[in-house]
Amino acid sequence: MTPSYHHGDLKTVLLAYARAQMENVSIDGLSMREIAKAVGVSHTAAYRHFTDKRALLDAVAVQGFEELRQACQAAADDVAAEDAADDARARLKACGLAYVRFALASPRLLAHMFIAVSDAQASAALMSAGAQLFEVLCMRVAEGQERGVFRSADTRQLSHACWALVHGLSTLLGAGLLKGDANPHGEAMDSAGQAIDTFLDGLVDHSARK
Amino acid sequence: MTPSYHHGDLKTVLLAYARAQMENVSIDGLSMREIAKAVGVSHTAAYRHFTDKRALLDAVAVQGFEELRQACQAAADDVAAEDAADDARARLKACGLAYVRFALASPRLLAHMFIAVSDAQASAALMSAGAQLFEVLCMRVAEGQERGVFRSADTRQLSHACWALVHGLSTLLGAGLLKGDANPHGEAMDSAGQAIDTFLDGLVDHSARK
DNA sequence: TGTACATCAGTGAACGCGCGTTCACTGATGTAC
DNA sequence: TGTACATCAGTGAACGCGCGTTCACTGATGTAC
Repeated sequence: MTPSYHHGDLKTVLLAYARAQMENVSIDGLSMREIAKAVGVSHTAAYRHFTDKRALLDAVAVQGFEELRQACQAAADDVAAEDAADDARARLKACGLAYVRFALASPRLLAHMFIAVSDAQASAALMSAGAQLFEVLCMRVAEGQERGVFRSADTRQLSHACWALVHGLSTLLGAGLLKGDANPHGEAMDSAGQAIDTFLDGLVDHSARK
Repeated sequence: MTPSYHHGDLKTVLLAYARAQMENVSIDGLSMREIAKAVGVSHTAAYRHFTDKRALLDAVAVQGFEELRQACQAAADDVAAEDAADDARARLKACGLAYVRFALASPRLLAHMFIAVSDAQASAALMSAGAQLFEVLCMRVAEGQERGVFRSADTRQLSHACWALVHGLSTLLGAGLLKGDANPHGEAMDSAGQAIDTFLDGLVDHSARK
């Protein structure tokens, strides 16, 4: 792609820069003019691809949700699917850890995603991207229930609890708020793993225990 | 306090308006000029009480942390302190529910508080306010461990997990993301209660179980 | 109690700035014949 | 293959705006004697 009047890939490049800048600096202070300038294009060119600033920021959020969903899905799929009873548990845990990993890598993007999706007038695409993420978690919980590993309460209710734990861990770890104790640095994932295990101990079907 | 040249209580009023406006509208789009205007004062008067915009926003956050801490403390204290074994559990749960209640009443304030405190150059007052909130949770967990109700893992580590769950519930419920399923409206607190119970089932000392 | 004066808490004009968005435009690209 | 033309993806000047902050100021308050 030779440098030319027509950029050819501007939309992708704008999104990539917006995401990077949001992560490296801050969500506020990210302006259409700055993005365009950094990308080497006139400050109105972006309007050829996004109706307004909100559309661009929403697109970044949608992309984030999609990426996070894939990471969670892939992490769960990577856990060998033998018939061992604890398999479903391991898959759910892997899923949660992937979520936390994403948050540690991109804390501000995660924050932006949830601010965007919780806006009263969020776009359908955004809502759907968020819902699909939740579905991945939900399916893992359902799987565990089917195999009799998890208690048989309402699946979505249990999934909400899982999501909350993992999202809370992600937010707090991503914000650096769980440091300084037994967790000086780099041990964030370990800490998250322990928290998830504690929670999963509560999720198991106690009636089925020996 | 008669209306006069000297307002007498301007600092308090500025903070109150900033908090209300943040909650009702949004954190961005909250300007020093707007706050001053709404309070009926020249747009530079606020600088008599806050060195800059950041100082004002930080003060709002500190106030929020303080209020949340008191709510959690009070909720735990309200649970009768008999010697029943499950008392510590009930107190921790009450504490968590108070946190969620605060989040449902003031979701944007909560979001602002955590954005502010996780800033790399957050003020000492802010960091301390956040830390004190965590201590309230921590003490409940420690209490449960002393009484042999909770497992005896590292107290702060377990407290982190509690905080994460409750904070995640608060964020997701506050953002309205857990609606539309078995949770049409108004049942947010019930949902949070169930999630906390599930988690607490994992927190109990299984070795001590009969 | 009365007066002089320091301090405090406001005012309002002015600064410079970057922002989102519009508009008429122009150069590049692709397509129909 | 060559040409005419529609469409597409950029440009850059211009718009109006609200922002945070500064400054020299003034009116109100409190205190010492």
